[in-house]
Amino acid sequence: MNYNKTLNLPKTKFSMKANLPTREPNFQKFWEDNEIYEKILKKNRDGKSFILHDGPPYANGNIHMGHALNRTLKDITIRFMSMKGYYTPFIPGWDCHGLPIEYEVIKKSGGRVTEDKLKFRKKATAYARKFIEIQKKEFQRLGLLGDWDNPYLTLDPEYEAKNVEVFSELYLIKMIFRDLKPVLGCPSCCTALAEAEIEYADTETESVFVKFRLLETAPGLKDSEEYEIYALAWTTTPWTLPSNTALCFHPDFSYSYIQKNKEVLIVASEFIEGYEGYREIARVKGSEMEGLKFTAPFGGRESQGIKGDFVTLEDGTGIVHIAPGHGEEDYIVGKTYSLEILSPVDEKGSFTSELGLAELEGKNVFESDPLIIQMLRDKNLIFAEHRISHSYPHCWRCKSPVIFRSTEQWFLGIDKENLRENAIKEISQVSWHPESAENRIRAMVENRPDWCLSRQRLWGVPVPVFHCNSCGDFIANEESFAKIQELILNEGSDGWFRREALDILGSDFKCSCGSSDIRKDDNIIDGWFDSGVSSFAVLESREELSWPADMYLEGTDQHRGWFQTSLIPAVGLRGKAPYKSVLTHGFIVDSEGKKMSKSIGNVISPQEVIQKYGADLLRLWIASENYFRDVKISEEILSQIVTYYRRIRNSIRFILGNTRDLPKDYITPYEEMTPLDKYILHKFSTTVRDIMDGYESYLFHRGSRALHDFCNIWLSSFYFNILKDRLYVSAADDKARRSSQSALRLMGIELLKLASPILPHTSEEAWQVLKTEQGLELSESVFTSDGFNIPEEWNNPSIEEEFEPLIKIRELALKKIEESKDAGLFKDPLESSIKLKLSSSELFNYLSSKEKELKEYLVVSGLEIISDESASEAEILDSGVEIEAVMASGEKCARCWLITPTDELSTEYTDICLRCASVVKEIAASEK
RNA sequence: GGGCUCGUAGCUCAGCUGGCUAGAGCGCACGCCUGAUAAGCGUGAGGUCGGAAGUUCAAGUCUUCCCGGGCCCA
Repeated sequence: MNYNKTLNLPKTKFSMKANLPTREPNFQKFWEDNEIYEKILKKNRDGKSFILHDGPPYANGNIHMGHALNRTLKDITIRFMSMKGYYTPFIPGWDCHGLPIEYEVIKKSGGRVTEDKLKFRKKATAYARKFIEIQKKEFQRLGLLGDWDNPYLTLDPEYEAKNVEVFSELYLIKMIFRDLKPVLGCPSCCTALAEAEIEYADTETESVFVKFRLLETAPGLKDSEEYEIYALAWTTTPWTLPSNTALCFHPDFSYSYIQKNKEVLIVASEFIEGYEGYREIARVKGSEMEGLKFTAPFGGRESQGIKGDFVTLEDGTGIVHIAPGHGEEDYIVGKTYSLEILSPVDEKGSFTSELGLAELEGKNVFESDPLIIQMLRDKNLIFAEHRISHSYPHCWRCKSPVIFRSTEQWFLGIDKENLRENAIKEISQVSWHPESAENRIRAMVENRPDWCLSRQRLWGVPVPVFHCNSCGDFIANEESFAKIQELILNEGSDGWFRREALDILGSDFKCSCGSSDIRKDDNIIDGWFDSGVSSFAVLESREELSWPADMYLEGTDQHRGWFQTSLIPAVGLRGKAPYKSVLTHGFIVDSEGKKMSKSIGNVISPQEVIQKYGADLLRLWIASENYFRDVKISEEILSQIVTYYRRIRNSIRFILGNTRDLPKDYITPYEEMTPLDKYILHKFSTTVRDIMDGYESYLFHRGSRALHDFCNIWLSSFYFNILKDRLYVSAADDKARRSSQSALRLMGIELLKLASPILPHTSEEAWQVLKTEQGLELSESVFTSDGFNIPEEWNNPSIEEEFEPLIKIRELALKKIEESKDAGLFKDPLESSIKLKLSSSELFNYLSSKEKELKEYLVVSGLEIISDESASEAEILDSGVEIEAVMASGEKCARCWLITPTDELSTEYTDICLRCASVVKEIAASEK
């Protein structure tokens, strides 16, 4: 006879197959339609707040795995905090201005920028907005919580006005100023270029070894006054020689004096072999050269000896000619020595009158190279010359060689008003995760140069300063700033480009010199400043938020970027860091640890993972990785996550399927529960602690691991396995069965809440099934529940102690069963009978008192416990234990499948045991 | 080249202040079950802890160097 119908088999519509890719959008729609985000905030309105301020991604392109990682980590964090009762508004943002978009727009219009500025900016706006929409959809598909209808955009007029406000405040306290700085420019396009617009190409140029006469006594050289001493420097850009102000030596290299007749040359000792006819007469360290005076080749100036680590021995002489107006490195080293910045070159690349050399004035710099060399020959300052081919920067658009030219730029002075010092102090107040992040950013802030804020570009917020064409003064005061802010608030930053200066200032405006010949500054503000002011534009401006943020959470690259660019203005204006804590994560790499790149072909996009596996799977992957280091992804890793997911899902499914018939208001009181249920609740409570610890220390991989391992080890292979007999075979309202069902339901509800930050869709799905299938009176969504609720009594060390020997016996028995099965004593472990021989009477007494439970926990048909002093095979609690597993004797009960001694078989129903018979009889009676 | 950082079984991770034959889960192999079934259970085999040297009675854990990644600079 088939007794299937008399069993309580699990049943639920929470399917084994998740089908996440197609079903997740339904839950996302559920959250959106029912305003779950708003309801979560409402629920926690009176709780402590936790403000995670979103670092705005750049509105360009589709989201990649790095975005998915970052946003998912943020989402897990705020979902967990909200579950704990924190008020967690989250405002997503986008960074909309800047070169990459400008670049794309220029490319699309065929590389031309001659068109109307406003028209151009309109295209840039449209471009940014298009990608904001695309990325928004992609982010939402990840299941991210937040105010997606009201994100912050750096191109919003309010935001732009705030940008100008912050600039003006920093200006008024004199942190922002104007100074010279070399900038790459294209002489043929007459425009400044950013690093991204440079292409390197080989060109042939004249390279020369130039002699710089030493004007004083040579250190370390006897009778130095008897010689004409020259330092020898090598350059491939002779046109920069007129702007020379220094010669740079490496402090640790040794330099030789090499002599031929009256002439002595200084070159790095490494190179002296190459100078035929010269012999070395002395040698000194490069550091000795610091402060020496040489004659600059042009303009009757002096050139100073300085030291720098960037000098190499790759080519040249080991002595570098320094023109601070014509090179980034030259500029930086020049700054530290306060060298004069000469730049007698206009934007067309022609020498200006500042040069003081009539024969070169008005001539293009590259065309001047031969002339300059000739002039040096005439002065007998050329030691050698030859044409060489080398890599040189070129304009990406017109392909012509570019030049470094020093120009007036706007700076934020990192050393003004103790800014650097204060920033470093603030860094130590912030809580950094991981801790090493603090070192990193401190070292960077300690060494960073002034922040160059101006860009010679169109797509951004204008530098809000006017210039008087008559007296040359700046017009930048509270009044002018206020007018600009008002303009931008009304018209956006387009207004600045649309209107003339007096249109903004008022037609009767006059400079203090009396002139009304006034123009606008034609720079825009660095895009990093845009996002740097977000703490003011968002945290201080939105009602639901507050300043400073509780947390910034970004990739490790932001130590150089946003963490600094937002720190500096905040410390400057508010004297405090804009964040209380900062969490950084690593980058996505492939299985080899290599970064993803299209050319290697190891890119995995979030879109394809979602399409194939679903967002919850992507999230589980992220939650299983230690993201403080770089995060690996590969098909192998994902397939592992698939099995993790299935295990968790099936555990939930088992719980839902087996609690379905538990009356919705019925819960066995803890003290009446069976020991097994108390034990699993105890295990669960320690797991909960591990999971919570994981979340709270932002080590999500520990939390997700604890969750998975609990489902796997303690639920699936231990508890569920033992429970099947109870749940399926016992009468529906059997006390032990109800006890277990109660434990399952209580744990299930908490499990869903615990898993929800990582697996929002799956948790919501199960939550809804509990409501519809079991009629439980739960909150509308798992996310609007009352938070975690783990009764203190579940933590029960004495039950743990009670179970310790039982668990140990179980482990040993399982091994023995396997051996006996392999030996052919039986096929199915369920058919086995265990014989325990114990040498200690204490253990014998204890286990004997637990015989019935122990048999249940072993999931076998028989158990015999014997006291035997000679038992010694294994040790448990200082007691020898011997275990035997044999085929049980009796008949197999057709209902519970246990082998039953013949005297325990039912006489009424011939094929089942007495226990089953009484259940079957009861069912038959109730059906009548 | 510089600053910071990472490198424990095929994979994901534990290994606290140095101390028993380096752990777990997954995967894999073999077996069981077919009443969680494109599920479930059991057993087992996998590691010279990136490499080398050093400190120590003792090092995956400390020091130095090297190799290989990553981020940011130059």
